[in-house]
Amino acid sequence: MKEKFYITTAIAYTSRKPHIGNSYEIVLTDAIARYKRLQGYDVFFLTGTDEHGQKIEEIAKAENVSPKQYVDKIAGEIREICDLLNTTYDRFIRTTDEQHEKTVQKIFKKLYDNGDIYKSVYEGLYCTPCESFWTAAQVEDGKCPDCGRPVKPAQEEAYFLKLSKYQKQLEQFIEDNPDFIYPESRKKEMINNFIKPGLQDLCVSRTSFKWGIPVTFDDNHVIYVWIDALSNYITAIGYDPDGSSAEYKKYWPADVHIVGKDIVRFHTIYWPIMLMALGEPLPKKVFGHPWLLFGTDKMSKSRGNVIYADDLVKQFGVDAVRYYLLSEMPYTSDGSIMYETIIERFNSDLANTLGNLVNRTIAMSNKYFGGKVLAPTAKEELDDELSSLALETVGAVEKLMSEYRISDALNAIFTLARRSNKYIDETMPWALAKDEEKTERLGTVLYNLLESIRYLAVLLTPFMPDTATSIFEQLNTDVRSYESLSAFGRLVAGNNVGTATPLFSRIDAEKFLAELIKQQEEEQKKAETPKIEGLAEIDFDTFTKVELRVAEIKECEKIKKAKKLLRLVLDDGTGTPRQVVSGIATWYEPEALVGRKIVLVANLKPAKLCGVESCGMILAADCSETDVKLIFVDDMPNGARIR
RNA sequence: CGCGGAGUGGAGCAGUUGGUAGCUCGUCGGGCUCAUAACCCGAAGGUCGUUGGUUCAAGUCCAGCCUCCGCAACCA
Repeated sequence: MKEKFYITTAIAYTSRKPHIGNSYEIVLTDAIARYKRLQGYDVFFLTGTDEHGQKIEEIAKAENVSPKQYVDKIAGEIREICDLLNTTYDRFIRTTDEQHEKTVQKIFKKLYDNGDIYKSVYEGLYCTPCESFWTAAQVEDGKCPDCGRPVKPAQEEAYFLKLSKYQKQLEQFIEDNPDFIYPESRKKEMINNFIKPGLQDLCVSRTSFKWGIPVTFDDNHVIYVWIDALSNYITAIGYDPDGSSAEYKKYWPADVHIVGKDIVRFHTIYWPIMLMALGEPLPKKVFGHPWLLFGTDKMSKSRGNVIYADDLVKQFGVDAVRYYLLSEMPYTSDGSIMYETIIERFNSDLANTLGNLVNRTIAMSNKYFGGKVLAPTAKEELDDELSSLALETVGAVEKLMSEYRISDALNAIFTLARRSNKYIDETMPWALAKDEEKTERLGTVLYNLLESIRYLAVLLTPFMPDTATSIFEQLNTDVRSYESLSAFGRLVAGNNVGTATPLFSRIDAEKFLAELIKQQEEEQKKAETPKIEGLAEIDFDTFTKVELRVAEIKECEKIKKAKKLLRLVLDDGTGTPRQVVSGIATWYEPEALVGRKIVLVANLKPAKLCGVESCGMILAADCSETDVKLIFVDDMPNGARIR
């Protein structure tokens, strides 16, 4: 019987359309899933969407649709992208699926009945206007960090999961299963930062919003994200506290959860404890992968540097995008995505090394033998180097893939392609072709090349499935299995190869980038008039309550430990120096500000920032997302009222 | 001293348990012509952030320092 392999991605949050960085995870997971299938495993590959929560409730409200309508739309987009990227998930779970919701309710009830979830009160400092709770550490001087208004101690009823009860058991598990948290560096982080200091019981319900799965036995509460989202891994395959499905029994526990590095904590602490409490086995591995950045900046919509998977696929094709995502991402640190490097890798790896190898080999077969594949009857010592590397590559890829070193595995495969190109130069088929006595040798050389290319195609199947298929078609072979890599020489002689068709056409970088810039400019023109969302109207009296005055900056320095803050001492005309803190350190050097005059909001309530008191604020304009400029009024007298 | 990560030829990265510094791209020179101005060979280029320590021997271990990046705190 085939060995099972259950692999999952994290479920994607349906707050907005995912960019290419978000899509990386599913491509990575798909590559592993496909590789395992190729090796003969009985693979189950799960992905899906996380659709509840306050944030979605708010966005939906702002867009004037129901939360369900909103998540239907986004979940659809996410699924489309998964399909566009040619990923082979076996199930796509949504946390709004009826089956999931029902099971989560049962799980919650079971944990409650077992005493692992208990009702208590969440105690904190509450800011009524903001409707938010704050911890004592967040609150300075009894004022809300958000609005500066006073907070008061308050309590909110909530359900808690007893993490503390399972602390020892979790520590033991991590110790007994050194491979559980991957990579190693994350493991240390988890143990030192979260487990060792002692686990706090986790608040697992909310009453502050409604868009969630209701607690069956307590109407006011909805189940918070932890239990709702994490359970998807078991509800999707039929876990049920009252008796699980055969599928569940077959596939659980998961062999690996692929997750972003930011949610490793939830998957290595909360999730195992939930499972312990349910009495279910724990997943074998949690793999935290790094992020994909645009250039050096984090991708974000507000910075306008978002790249979407569908655009890239249109420009480069699915397999090129898959190749780029999988090969560019280093193992531990974050990877970067830039059009320049995408084109560079496209041309040098895909078009030149691989594409050209296939093209020239098929072309020669057609040219010299009318496409017929000859049996390798005239071997020479030189050939062993090629064949042994082909065999070694299979093992190397296997080892690297078992450690999820995807980019290294791809590199190993391309090393074989490079070696094959070299083999052509070493054997010089065009020279052999001129000598009739060497026809047999020529046939052998071409056979070795075709066989080496077949190795490449089989090995590339999990990463670039369409490309692999295209190569197989050009080779005109059905020998495509993983087992067929056990010996060099399985390609059947006597057949005819197909016609040579370029796999990837080289991209003219300059032309491409010029075109891209043109497009971006056009798009910017369209969005030239950014919609300015005005605030609610106020009456004149309200405005006159704001006291604006000219003030001169007498002293200015950076505040230690605060990246963005400057401490200013102002002369506001009253004769008493006034201290103000402003978040402009990114744009102004302290020395450059001394002596300048600015507009001061003089009657703003004092507040503390990073422990430094600020009495008022100074006016500045947000010129763009990333640029802020102060308003200088250097020729005005200190203290002058501005109206 | 808030937590953590990183500093290796022009760029992006490998360097497991300490023993002559590698890979891909780029640059320059050469070769070949089957092929997608592709392919192959060769060369230049690094005192492995810095200082000190352990050692016969350190990119690799230890300590201090500098710089950068995440997170936390934080644009009043």
